[in-house]
Amino acid sequence: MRKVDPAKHRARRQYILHAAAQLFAAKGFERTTTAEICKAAGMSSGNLFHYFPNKRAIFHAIFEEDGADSGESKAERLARAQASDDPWAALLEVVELLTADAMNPVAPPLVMEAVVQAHRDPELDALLGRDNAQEHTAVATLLAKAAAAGQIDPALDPHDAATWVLALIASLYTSAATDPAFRPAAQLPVLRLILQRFLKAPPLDVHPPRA
Amino acid sequence: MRKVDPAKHRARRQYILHAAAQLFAAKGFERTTTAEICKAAGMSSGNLFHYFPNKRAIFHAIFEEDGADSGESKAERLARAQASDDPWAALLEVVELLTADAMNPVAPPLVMEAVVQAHRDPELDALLGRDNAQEHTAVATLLAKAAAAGQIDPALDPHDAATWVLALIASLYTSAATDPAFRPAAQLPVLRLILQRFLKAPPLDVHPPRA
DNA sequence: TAATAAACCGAGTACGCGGTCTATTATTGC
DNA sequence: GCAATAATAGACCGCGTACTCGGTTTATTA
Repeated sequence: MRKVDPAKHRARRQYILHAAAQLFAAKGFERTTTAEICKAAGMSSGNLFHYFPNKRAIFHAIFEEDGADSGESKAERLARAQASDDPWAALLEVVELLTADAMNPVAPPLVMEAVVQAHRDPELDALLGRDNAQEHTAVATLLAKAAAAGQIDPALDPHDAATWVLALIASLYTSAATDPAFRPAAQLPVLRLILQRFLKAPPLDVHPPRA
Repeated sequence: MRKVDPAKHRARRQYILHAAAQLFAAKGFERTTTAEICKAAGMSSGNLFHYFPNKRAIFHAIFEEDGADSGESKAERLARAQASDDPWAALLEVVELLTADAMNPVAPPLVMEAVVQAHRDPELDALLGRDNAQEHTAVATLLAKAAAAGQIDPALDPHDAATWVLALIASLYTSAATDPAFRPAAQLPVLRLILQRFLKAPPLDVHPPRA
């Protein structure tokens, strides 16, 4: 008899996913052929489909891993942040957590492709939707707590504000994917500035002096 | 002899583009077949390719029209805004101009698809890049003028700030395309609020009172 | 009204693609 | 070392697709 070594199996899958992710990021899902994935992974088509049932499953698998290895998972970190007693500081940590991937050059185009694909792929849509809902509730509860603690403008609707906080974070990815001159790392301080001014704005007169 | 009537020809092209745009928005470029476009436009494939050399040209043509009819073109309105002597008001008008399309349900997914396609389509990339550069310079010059007029925070770099203003506007499209609960029209005031607080922030202490 | 070309049709085609099948080799347990 | 099975290979296939081509109809104009 021979038994499958799960570690070896997973490692091989990861290797394929790594190769496929580059291609999907560069060329998109439909225009990346399974033959190209085979070549990039250095294997035959027979072997590729030994590890994944079909092309779409390869794409899904890229987004299924939550960083289960390498310490805390994203979900865990989000949950822990929500329990913090300094909501504003926790919010900044969440922002850092969610913006970290933007520095990886393949992530922005890959994320955009996923969003577009999710339109006609209910399974992927559910997958991304779950992630997004998690992030949204985390940010929204933090905003509510921060408002209660007097750390941010209490007039803001936590739900809407959370939507825009996440939208701003998403802009980091879309801008990076769209504009080659856009350097996410360099723009992070601007993002934080916008968030601070948006959320912490005191209830002052909004009209500055005219010239 | 028979001569081609340019008006008829253009109208027929527009009709095809309208039908194709719906499909491209709903299913994306690659997953929309020319046969589907034919059916939606009520014509044969032979006739479809009488009006467009290939499928990609159809997609391009959707974004090539600047609203040349129906009054002022977008480029003209942008240019006129830049010359305004009330930069802040002009900026708000530009925001309105650039956000108007977001209310059209097909525009957000279509724009996203175009951005993704532009990655591997240099021609489309150049087309969208031109548009974006126009918008960017318009916003950047307005920001510079507004700063000089004391209407906004003069410490902001006009280039970076313009990038983020456009990113926020783009968020309206991406959010609308991603989140079915997101209603662009309802979120426009929030967008304006963020812009106002971001740009007009007075040089005050950023830390509100702690609880 | 005849000539001419645009507008239109739809069967046909070539080809690239995702996925399968059979065969061979490596690796494990007994 | 002998099953038994995982891992790998690569030729193969059927389908869907963008696009073509020969032909017919419709409109314009001289």
